[in-house]
Amino acid sequence: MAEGGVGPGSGESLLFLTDEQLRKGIEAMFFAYRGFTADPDRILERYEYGRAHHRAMHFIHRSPGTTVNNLLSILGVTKQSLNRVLRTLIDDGLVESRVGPRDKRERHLYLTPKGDALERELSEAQRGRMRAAYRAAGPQAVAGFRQVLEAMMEPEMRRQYQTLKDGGA
Amino acid sequence: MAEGGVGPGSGESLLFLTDEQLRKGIEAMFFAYRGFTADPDRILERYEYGRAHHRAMHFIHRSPGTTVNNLLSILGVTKQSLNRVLRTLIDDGLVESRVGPRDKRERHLYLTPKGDALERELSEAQRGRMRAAYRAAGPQAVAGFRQVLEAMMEPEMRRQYQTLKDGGA
DNA sequence: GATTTTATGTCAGCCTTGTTGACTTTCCAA
DNA sequence: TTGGAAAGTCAACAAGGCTGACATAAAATC
Repeated sequence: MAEGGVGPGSGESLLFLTDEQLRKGIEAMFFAYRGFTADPDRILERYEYGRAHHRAMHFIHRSPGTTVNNLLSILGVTKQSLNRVLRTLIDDGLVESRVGPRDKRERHLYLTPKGDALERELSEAQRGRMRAAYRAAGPQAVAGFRQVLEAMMEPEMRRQYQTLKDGGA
Repeated sequence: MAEGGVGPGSGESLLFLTDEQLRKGIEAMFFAYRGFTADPDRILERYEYGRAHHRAMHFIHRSPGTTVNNLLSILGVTKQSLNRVLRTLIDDGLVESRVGPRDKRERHLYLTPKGDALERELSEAQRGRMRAAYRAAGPQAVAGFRQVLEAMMEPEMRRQYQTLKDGGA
């Protein structure tokens, strides 16, 4: 298409870069992020966990065996903060921490079957909303969505993100 | 269109709805939101304010004269929580609270020149990143970005969002 | 082998921002 | 006049960030 009406094609009035349009984008991020977290939040409440636990489980699921340090840099929090969350997850039997086979200082993190079950429940809820949004918007919109989000990330986080991206599709 | 180049081809294979793709979308939201808030956060730190203050100022700027109750429903927090934030903003002379002219129970909120200056500083930083992302991704991607975000919102928030959207244009 | 660095964990304390509950004041409207 | 909505306030609490200090084990380096 090339000129569907907007395309990066030709005249390209740059109207999409006005402050008004940018402000709308900002609000869209704000409201959408609320929706994005709403479903997992409701589930977490039942288990007496918070978003921090969800994030930890998500990234342990994504990279089983990841070390504490890895997780720290991905999540961007302090080790004290992460430790509090990790401790409860380990104590509750959702996460297993194994001493590193080569470097015994490291702890490698894994979801237990129980942890995997909760992660799946949370992820399914979140993917449900995502799927509905994707379906409503269509594949082309989704591609644009991903492009803009990626461009919005801090370079370091973009690298983290792309690591998964490459792995996956 | 239909085949801009995004799509997994033509028959619309629905490949964009796989769990892998959805998981990537979820991570994209997570990492992008971090970038989205990073610049204002740095500024806020200097003024000893937090994100909550930014949000309040943003929506007061967007709808000058809005009432406390309006703001509550937009922000989705309790009045006690909002009140704490609002109080510091009022005490610091960034926000003015005027008794409602018709209904004197209501308080109508306005940014003072000082508040407007800070709001502008924060907004400019945030728009800067947004602009860069928009420019990098192009107008078509931006349209898709907005479509997906909108579909992701809770219906009530979508209405709030569209109120502004229509106003602007 | 001694020293330094790295990875992790933990204690203590602080801050922001969210929550509930209780209560008051103001004031519109039935 | 009275009920109830809107707003504000106080108190207490929790989650989840933060810093700083310190302990331990193991790896790496000198």
